[in-house]
This record gives sequence, structure tokens and C-alpha cells, in this order.
Amino acid sequence: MTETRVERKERTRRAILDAALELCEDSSLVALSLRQVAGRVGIVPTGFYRHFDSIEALGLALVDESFVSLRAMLRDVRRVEAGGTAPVSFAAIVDRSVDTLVSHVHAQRAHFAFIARERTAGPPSVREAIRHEIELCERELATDLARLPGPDAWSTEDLRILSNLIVTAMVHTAESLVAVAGRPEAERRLTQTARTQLRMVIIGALQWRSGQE
Amino acid sequence: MTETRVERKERTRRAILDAALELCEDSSLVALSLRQVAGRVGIVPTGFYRHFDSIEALGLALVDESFVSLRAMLRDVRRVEAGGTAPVSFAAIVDRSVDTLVSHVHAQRAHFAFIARERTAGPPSVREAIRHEIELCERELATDLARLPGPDAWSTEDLRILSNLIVTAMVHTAESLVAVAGRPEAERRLTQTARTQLRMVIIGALQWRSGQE
DNA sequence: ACAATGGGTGAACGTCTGTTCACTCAATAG
DNA sequence: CTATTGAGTGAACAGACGTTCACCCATTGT
Repeated sequence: MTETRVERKERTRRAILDAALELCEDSSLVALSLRQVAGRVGIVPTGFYRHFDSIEALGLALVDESFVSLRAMLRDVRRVEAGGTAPVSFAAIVDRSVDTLVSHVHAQRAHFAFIARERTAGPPSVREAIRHEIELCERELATDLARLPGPDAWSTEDLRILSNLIVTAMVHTAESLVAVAGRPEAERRLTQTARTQLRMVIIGALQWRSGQE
Repeated sequence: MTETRVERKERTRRAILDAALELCEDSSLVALSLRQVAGRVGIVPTGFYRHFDSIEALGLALVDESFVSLRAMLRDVRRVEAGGTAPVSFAAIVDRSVDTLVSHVHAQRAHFAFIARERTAGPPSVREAIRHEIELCERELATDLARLPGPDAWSTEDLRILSNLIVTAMVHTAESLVAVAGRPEAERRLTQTARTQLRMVIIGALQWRSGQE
């Protein structure tokens, strides 16, 4: 007996999740069939029901899993920001943050691709779940930004708006990184674009209310 | 004879395009079937082939049509910018531009929703077509920005990066506007968010190179 | 007036879909 | 040692799918 019963079940469940993630890579969850997934896993179609009630339930599990990856990235970003005791420039924070994003997209490409795609194309319940998770990320970012030096004049609403802009730009960057796949030249260009954009946004935010309205 | 032959054909073609646009509203092109479309139009499945070779060809036609709407919006934005002979503030330009975006999304909701969705979820050829069209829009915006007063220190690359950021933010705004559908309160909030974000970005871009690097 | 054109029809095909049901048989619990 | 549990099986179903083909017949060009 090399494998207990629950271990075997968990292994099959993982295989289903992985198969689904790969199969919907070039279309969407809404175009994914139970039989395709079962076929790739190597079980009979009916076996699927031992693990999930429906493709939609599978989708929600994939949302959870993907956001574990995304949150791991955010934790890394946060650790970098709060790393040294000495004050670091915004430019340095931006550079390190973008690097962290890039390396996590590399390591978990499928998860980031899944979020980017199903965010707009998934079944309604999946879309809603992703929208909600992203909103939570924005709120977290807002509280992080509030701790940063400089934002004397940022209202709660300003923080929300700024976080939304940054998250939007980063989601778009992740989306593009996934799209360029393995072309290192295009990726370098994208990375530089993301850096510049983040810097521009932060410069604009720092000037906000002092130089405008 | 109240209707010529080509008129009738064109009418059916339009009905197919409209039906497809509505049907894929709550899923995606990749999950759209020829028989669904034919059924809604009121023709037999085979009749579809008189107008399109495949669902994918239909999709590319919808891309064309949707970008006609999007370009109409850009033309409006440009007319507002170049409107008065007197110099206007950036804030005024931003406000008018966002208003133009909102009204066009209202008028052509289905087209904007289609672009936002299929951009990431459509069949590969459709995705590529949309990506290309958006890149063209970014280039157009870059040349417009170059004509604006102030950008003494903007390099060609900076202009590309800035345009990319603005277009990304506006695509995201359009996407959100479509999502809130008919809730005026949420829409007002979104509009205000978009305005503030655009202003922040422009302030940041104006300070660029002078206050950084 | 006559022939050609072409949008729309309806049957038929093979394939794929989700879901049901009764089943096996090794890993577990008592 | 025996009884139970439950992951995986395999047949069967009704329905939807894309695509083919021969066909109809009103609008056209001559």
C-alpha cells in the first residue's frame, strides 16, 4: 500500500484542476466540456462527478487556486516594500515590484492567464468571484499606500481611485506578459513599459491636490 | 416588390450580426453555436453559410463593426480637443473626453462589451485582430498627444508608453461601464474615478523627465 | 417569355455533449 | 475477519452540434 485512499483522491482532483487549466488556455471555461477534461485526466466522464458538481464548480475552485498564486505575489511585493529600514526611493520600489510581478507570472503563468481571461469571459459566477477578489486586492493596496510616506493630501477616495488605476495597469501588464509567452525581447520591452507607467502614475499621484483642482 | 434582392440579403446579414452580438453577451464567441444564431434569426442552420463561412468569420466581421463604433468615439474625442481656438485646461479636456466615452458606451454598449470580452477570450484570430486594432488606436493617440502643448521632453517611446497607459485605463473604464449596466449611481462613481485617474496620469506625464530619473 | 441565379429549406449524417444508473472491487472501519 | 464505503467503470439516453446534399421558387439578366 504505497498510497492511501484520500491521497489518491486528492491526486485525481489535482489532475482534473491541471487538465482544466491547460484545456481552457486557448478558449475559455464556458467552452470547456466535462468529457474533454475527463479524457485528458484518464478517467471516465462520470468519474468527474466524484470531485465536482459541475464545470462551474470546477471554475470556482480554479479561481480560489489562482488567487492563492496572486496573493503570494502581493505578499512578495509587500515584503520588498517594507524590506530595508532605510528609506528607499519610489523608483526603486517600482522596479522591485515589477520584477516581482514578472517572476511570479513566469512561475504561475497558467493561473495569471486564467484570471485575465475568465475575468471577462467566464461564467457569470466566476466573473463575479474574480471581480470580488480583485476588489479585495485594491483595498489591500490602498491600505499599503496609506502607510507610505508622502500622501498627506490623499483622501480615502483618492486612495481607492489610485489603487484601482495601479491594479488595472498591473492586470494589463500580467495579461500582456502571458500573451508574449516566451519572447524575451518583447518581455523586456513590456517590463520597461510597466516600470515607466507605474512611475508616471506615482508622480502624478504625489502631485495630486497640490497642483490641481 | 417592396424589397430588392440585395436589400433582403443585407437585412438577413444584419440580423445575423445582431443575433450573434446578443447571444455571446453572456459567454463568448467561442461558446456560440451556428444553430443558436440561426434559430434566433429565424432561418434554418444551413442558411447561415450563405452569409459567413464560419462562426470565426462572423467574429471577424463583428470586430470590424465594433471598431467602427470605437473609432467614431475617438473622432468625437478628437473634435472636442481641437474644438475651441482658445487654449483649454487639461482638466477640461479630460472631463469632455470621459463624457464622450460614457455617451458612446451608452449608445453602442454591445460593441464595447464585445471588444472587452473577446479581446481576451475570443478565438485566436479574433484576439489578434482586436489586439492589432487597439495598437492602432494607441498610435493615433500618441500622435495626438505629440500635438498637445507641454510635451517638450517626451520621447517617441515615452509617448507610446503613455498612450498605452491611457488606452488601458479607458478600455478598463469602458469594461466597467458595461458591467454596471443601468445603475446610474455606480456609473456616476465610475465616471468620477476615470476622470481622476486620467488627470493623475497626465499630471505625472507632464512632470516626467523633469522631476524624475 | 425564358433561363439563370441564389437565399432559404429540410432531411440526414456522424460526433460530441451532460447526466442517469447499476456495477466493481480495493481501501478502510468495526 | 467481516461489513461498509466510495473512487472509478461502462452502457445507455436524449439532445445539440457542424456540415453535406438535393431541392424550391422568387428575383433577376437577357
